[in-house]
Amino acid sequence: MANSKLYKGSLNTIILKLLEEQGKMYGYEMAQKVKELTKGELNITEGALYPALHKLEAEGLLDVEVAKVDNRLRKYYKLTEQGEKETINRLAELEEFIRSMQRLVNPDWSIN
Amino acid sequence: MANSKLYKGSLNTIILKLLEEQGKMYGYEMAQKVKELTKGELNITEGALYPALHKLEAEGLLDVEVAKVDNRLRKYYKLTEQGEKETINRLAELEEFIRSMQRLVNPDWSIN
DNA sequence: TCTTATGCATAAGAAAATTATGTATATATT
DNA sequence: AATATATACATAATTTTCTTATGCATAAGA
Repeated sequence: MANSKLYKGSLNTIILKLLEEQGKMYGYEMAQKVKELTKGELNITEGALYPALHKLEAEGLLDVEVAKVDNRLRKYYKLTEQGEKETINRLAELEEFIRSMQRLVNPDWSIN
Repeated sequence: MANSKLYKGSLNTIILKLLEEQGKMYGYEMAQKVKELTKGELNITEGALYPALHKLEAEGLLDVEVAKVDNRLRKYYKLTEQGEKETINRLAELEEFIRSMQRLVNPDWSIN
């Protein structure tokens, strides 16, 4: 994972974004989804993912619902009302951040 | 600074990129330049900047040259040969990272 | 049967920032 | 003249956020 250092700080926003578009997901599923969407570029480790989910839950941004599928545990997360509002803010910040990075790194790219 | 958490990990690459295009710069100047280029979005703190410069120097990616201007100290940094090579690699990684983030956050943006 | 995949969790350690200081000179403001 | 702000560096203490390592448990595939 060449980019491992770079995505520091964006994990929470990634989680929120996934839940915004998917409705509800469980942790393992999120990691798979990110790997798929980024063609293996971003690999969310479990040691980062689960604590992040717990923290977002503690902050009141996520709700949990435990399910049992094939005799295995799954914890489905979804956005709370507050979580939906926060997601909008954090996505805006992340997009602005991405634009800033583009301006720094490749000014002639695109003017988004 | 709304994005403060997000740029973690990219500071080193930003420094290298600045030196690649500007030739030589001193620390304070870099911080000003980044603020200007990002329209105040990214604020590099001195507590992050100076240790990062020292580390890049220790790694052999930067050379220093001390100057005195208006009776004030300045430390001009420039890329070493090794630094130039590393810069190319790290910029490629950062650009790939930005694309990944775009795919995650805003799939319909641009296909760079 | 043994490995891989699924699915969660947490502790120890490392990396990379922020925040808070500190030093010193120059310029602008009151 | 005094004070605040800008310039220019530096570092220590702390915090945030990861990685790595470990652990438990079930299902599926080789």
